[in-house]
Amino acid sequence: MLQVPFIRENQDLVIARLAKRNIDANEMITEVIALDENRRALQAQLDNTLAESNTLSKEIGMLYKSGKVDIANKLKEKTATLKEDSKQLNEQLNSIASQLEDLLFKIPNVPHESVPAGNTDEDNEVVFREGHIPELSKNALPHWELAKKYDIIDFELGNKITGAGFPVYKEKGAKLQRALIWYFLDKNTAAGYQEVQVPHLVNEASGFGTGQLPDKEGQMYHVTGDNLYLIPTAEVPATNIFRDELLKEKELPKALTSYTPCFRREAGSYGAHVRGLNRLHQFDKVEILRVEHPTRSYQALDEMVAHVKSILQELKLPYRILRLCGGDLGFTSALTYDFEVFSTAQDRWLEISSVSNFETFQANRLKLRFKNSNGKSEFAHTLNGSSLALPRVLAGILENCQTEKGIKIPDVLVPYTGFNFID
RNA sequence: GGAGAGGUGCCUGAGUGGCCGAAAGGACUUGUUUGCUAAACAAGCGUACCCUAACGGGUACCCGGGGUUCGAAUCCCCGUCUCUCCGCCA
Repeated sequence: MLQVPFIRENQDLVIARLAKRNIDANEMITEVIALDENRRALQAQLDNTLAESNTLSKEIGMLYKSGKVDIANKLKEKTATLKEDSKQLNEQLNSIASQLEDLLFKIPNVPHESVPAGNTDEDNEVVFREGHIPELSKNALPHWELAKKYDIIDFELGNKITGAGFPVYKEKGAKLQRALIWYFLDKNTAAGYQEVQVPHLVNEASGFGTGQLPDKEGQMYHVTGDNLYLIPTAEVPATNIFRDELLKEKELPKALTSYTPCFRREAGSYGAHVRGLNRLHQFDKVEILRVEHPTRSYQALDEMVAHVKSILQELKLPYRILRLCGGDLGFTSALTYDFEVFSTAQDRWLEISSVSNFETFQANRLKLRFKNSNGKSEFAHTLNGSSLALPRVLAGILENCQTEKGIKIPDVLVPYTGFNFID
């Protein structure tokens, strides 16, 4: 959620930047400002009315004590009018405030100046590319065939137990996945991220805090019996650790890492692009997350990007980094870098990480603040990224590391798997 | 699932209708002092919104929402969350 004072003072900039998302925000911004002015006027009126009523009440109390009941009773008549007035003002104020809020919920974050304008993923900007794309033999298989060949992931079994998009990992498939999680967590911990285990179900307030609610409940599984939501990413519970916090400046930055399963309904297409591990309803992910001082958050974003790079370098997977264009940018993000690994057998890039700076957009919803050196409270910046999403890394390893003899496990993982080959 | 208790500021915790934005202690900040660590003493110390150039002032907030009352942290109703005991269970 954008901050109203910021909108007020940077009207043109907000509109120009939102245009990068192909949004004409002119009307909305004008309305925000009008509603806000209205709100403030009503607030002032209400405050004055209440102030008067408070003064009278005190007088009445004194009069009763000194036995001057007649005068007190007369004053009471006045308070009745004030009460009626304040009730009306309050209703108006609430109505305006909720209109303003509803409108603010609909406005996405203001893109960073470096965000390219654009509509679709074709307009994303490739900013970095590294790693060797192997030349595979004619017999090379896509990962779902390999999974079957080596019997390490069983999609049909998942269909039986739950439904499409819930695979069963078996034997070396399960072990490789566990190895990856362990390796990622070690790597993140070594880089200063504190490991946390968080709930996999969250309440409404948490879903709201990170921006999934109220508008995007469709992407989450809803446990209606208890009104809880299965998390679509660790970002939700982990960021909400800081909801309603007023930190000290020196407590910043906070850096966390968390492994969780992620649940996404993503009702949508079926077919080649979502085959195998490409898109699942349940998958594992290790997340990194930071709460930063506003002056440092873009440096932090760079550090997070560098960190994810180092993981992919160690895994020796071919990957590229994209700066997302306005049209592809998530609702809550100001700047996002996507990491994609090349899926050789499918001949396409698969997103495996998304690293974003949300600036104060989430913090405003979360009421996540810190006290600055002037003693004023200020919203902190939140950032997060995947390090990494497991299934597509797995797909990348299976496809890129396939040989005649089997799948060669990246060296860095061997201490974790205990085996070199899946065969 | 059954029964009960309770949600007060960063924390502990007092407060049962006006003198309460809220005692006291701790934590924290600043200052004084003692050779350091530390202790003692003194002062300060909630959040949000509104008005003001500023000094300052106003309003709201004691889990949330409604009600009673001239006046509510305090009384009433609904919701919600937490805790304890019993049952069940990893």
